[in-house]
Amino acid sequence: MATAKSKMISTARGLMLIRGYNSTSVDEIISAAGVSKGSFYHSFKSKEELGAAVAEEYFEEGLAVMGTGSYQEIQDPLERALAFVEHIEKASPALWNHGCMLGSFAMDLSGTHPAIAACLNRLMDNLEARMAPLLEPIALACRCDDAPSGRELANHMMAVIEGGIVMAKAHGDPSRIATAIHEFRRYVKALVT
Amino acid sequence: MATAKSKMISTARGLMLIRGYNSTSVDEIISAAGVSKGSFYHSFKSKEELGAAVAEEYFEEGLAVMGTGSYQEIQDPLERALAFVEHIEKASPALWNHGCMLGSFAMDLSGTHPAIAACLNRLMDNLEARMAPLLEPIALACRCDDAPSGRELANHMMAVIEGGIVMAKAHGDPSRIATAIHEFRRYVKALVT
DNA sequence: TTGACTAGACCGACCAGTCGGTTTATTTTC
DNA sequence: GAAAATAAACCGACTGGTCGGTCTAGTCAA
Repeated sequence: MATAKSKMISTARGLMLIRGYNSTSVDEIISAAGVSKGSFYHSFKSKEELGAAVAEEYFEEGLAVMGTGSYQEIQDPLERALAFVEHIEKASPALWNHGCMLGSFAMDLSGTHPAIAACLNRLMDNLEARMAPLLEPIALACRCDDAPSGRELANHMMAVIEGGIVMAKAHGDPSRIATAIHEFRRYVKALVT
Repeated sequence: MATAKSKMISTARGLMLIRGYNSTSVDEIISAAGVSKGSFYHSFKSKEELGAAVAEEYFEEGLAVMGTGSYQEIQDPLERALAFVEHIEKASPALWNHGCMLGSFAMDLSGTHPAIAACLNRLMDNLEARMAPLLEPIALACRCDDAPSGRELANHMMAVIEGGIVMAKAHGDPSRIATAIHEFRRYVKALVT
């Protein structure tokens, strides 16, 4: 179903991922999507409402990629957890070559666009909650005192990814994202040995 | 020496740290600094040139804070390295309560403002090179194979901080920065035990 | 015929940057 | 050492253009 609304959302997603929210104008979006301004403001009450919809769609697609990896077939929970992190490291260039929409929106809009800020908060929490059980076996295998929880590991992994994206942009070198995740992998390996 | 130029730079630094580069207008800056538009474009050939100057000043101030901590008095290199990370964790709310200018600029401008992008690349490399020898003792004390270098630890610590800032903005909770650094501290402690 | 949807001209706020001109400080000349 | 000349700093109205959003006029399916 390529309705005008869904077309605007996916077009905006593509443009905003590369140029960011503020630098992507409504005119640009409707022109690329081949619809009119009236159509836009019939479907969305504001650019911000479109932004929230874009974040949602981006999140759903991210979930799909996260859930499709050979790591899932591994029986041993600890091995599966480690393979998951490796899977994300390998997939990172494709996933975040142009940055992460959620992180980019958070940096640019959390202080000025409350509706999008609330949306991001919810999506990030959701993602963290989904990753936590996957990483939990690492936390359980850690024998040191002051061991992190699965939830904390999930939260930190997300922080490392977002940080890797920032470093990638600062250096103009996308491989920095995989470097950051690789270092996270060193961390969890150190925890379980 | 409170020349008009230095006044504009520090005023812009304060405004841009909170609202970001793109959302801080030249009119806003000159109005807050109490100077005229003509004066602005006499001192800077463009807003971008001011942006680069702001990044430089922010970097210098960051260096100063990084270099003033009781960790420096510790004799044992490994203990000093660990105390340094703890020092940064403790100082993180004050340092990055409103975000990190370098990270914010990197996210927003690296693709569109080449002069600022080059400036960020240089400043980030500089910071990494200064932190690396401080963290080197941790790398040396690590007995596991595939041990990180001091430089890699420095790079990762910066990534973790920037990632913590993104998470803090996404959740509207500044304490997430300290949480991220705390997790990095768990990592280096795991490396040296 | 009614209501969802589309079209695109139009609006006012805003923005980076320009330009002609004034004021202030420094140097040169007699 | 005063006047003249030069240079640098500073001023703010103005310009051309962009942006998010509105409004009126239609189209089309039920």
